Amino acid sequence: MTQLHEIFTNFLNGQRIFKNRDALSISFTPETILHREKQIEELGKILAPALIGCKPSNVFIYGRTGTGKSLVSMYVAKELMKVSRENGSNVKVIYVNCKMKKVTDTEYRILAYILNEFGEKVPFTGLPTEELYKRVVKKIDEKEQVVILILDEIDALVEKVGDEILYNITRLNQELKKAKLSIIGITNDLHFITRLDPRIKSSLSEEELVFPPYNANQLKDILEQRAKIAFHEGVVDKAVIEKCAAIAAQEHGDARRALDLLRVAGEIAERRGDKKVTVEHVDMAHEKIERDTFIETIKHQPLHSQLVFYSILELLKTKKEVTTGDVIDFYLEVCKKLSIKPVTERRISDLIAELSFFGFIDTKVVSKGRYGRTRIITLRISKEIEEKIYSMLLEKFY
DNA sequence: AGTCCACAGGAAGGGCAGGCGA
DNA sequence: TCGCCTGCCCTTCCTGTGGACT
Repeated sequence: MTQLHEIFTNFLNGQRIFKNRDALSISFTPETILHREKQIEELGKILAPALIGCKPSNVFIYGRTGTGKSLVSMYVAKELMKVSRENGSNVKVIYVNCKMKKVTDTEYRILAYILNEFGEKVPFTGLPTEELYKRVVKKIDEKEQVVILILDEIDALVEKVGDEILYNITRLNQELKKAKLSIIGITNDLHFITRLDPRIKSSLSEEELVFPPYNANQLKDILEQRAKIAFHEGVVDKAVIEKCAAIAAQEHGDARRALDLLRVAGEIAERRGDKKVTVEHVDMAHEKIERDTFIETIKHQPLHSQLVFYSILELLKTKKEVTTGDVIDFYLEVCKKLSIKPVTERRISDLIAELSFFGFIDTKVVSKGRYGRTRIITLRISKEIEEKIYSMLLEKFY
């Protein structure tokens, strides 16, 4: 009874922390977008011809995650539609995030999604893809209008289904009589465009926009702007914002990361019933986010990767560093005990490299002369994360 | 100077589950 | 429903290599 009472009182106290938590989520569009004035202006200039019924150039936007690409495109698109409605021109914007599993991750699904945006339902499967293209053309060409198709995370789509789809989509324009179609492609893979077929490349990237990472000061401004909406007054210290900005700036100026940090810090404060968000909460949030991503990553690794990592953890309990050979021996023992068919040494070598890539371990290739060449493996994660993962794996295997 | 260890890591391809599209 | 395709995990076979030892 008293326990529940405490939970509820803490919650009510917590209410004094967040005013509007959504302001810290990625889908939130603030009234003014900071430090992207140049990009907004450029994109605006590129898309403006749509207002007089001309086809704007296709645009290719790239920049790392959390640099405001989607936010700016959506913002400009919304404003464009608003003005178009005011002056009676016909502009329609369709936003497609190509990474949505089971929704927009194949050619067929994307076309079905676009048709759906036009209010036409098509079966999940069954129709020839060619038929969907025909229907899309028919739908767009129904009236005189300019359709702007935003393909977010376009690299994920091409990775999955090949670049043929982009060729097909850019080609649609030639079949339109009344309407016009422009494409905005967004990617955070900076080398994506160089890998494309030259004919697609030239038609898709008539214009290019680059979104540089935010620096610590810019992140600070963004956080301050959002914090004002998200938190009650006086709840968040300046130092808190600065810390979030500094951490995110170190990690490639990712604004999403910065906002996540601030949100989680606020949630921790809320849950503990504290009245203010402090720098300690940010530290805890940083730790929590890191821990969660590490644990999620290892959970989704294949069985043998987990076994290899378990072997490394077990060996490092008694040694400061281990070599590939040590890991292989221990791993084989574990497999024998659990009656699991082991993978080859070659495969283990790759698994170790993967674990290093994910940031679980550090590896260094060293030569021991007569005693061969090997990788020296040390742990990169904190003691706390190590314990969590260790007990998780232990529970799984025994 | 040459040898040789204990691997690193590239290339090619097998096999299987599950998804896709007609 | 069913054949085909894809992605993932893995194997096989292989060449490369830094430096202690002879």
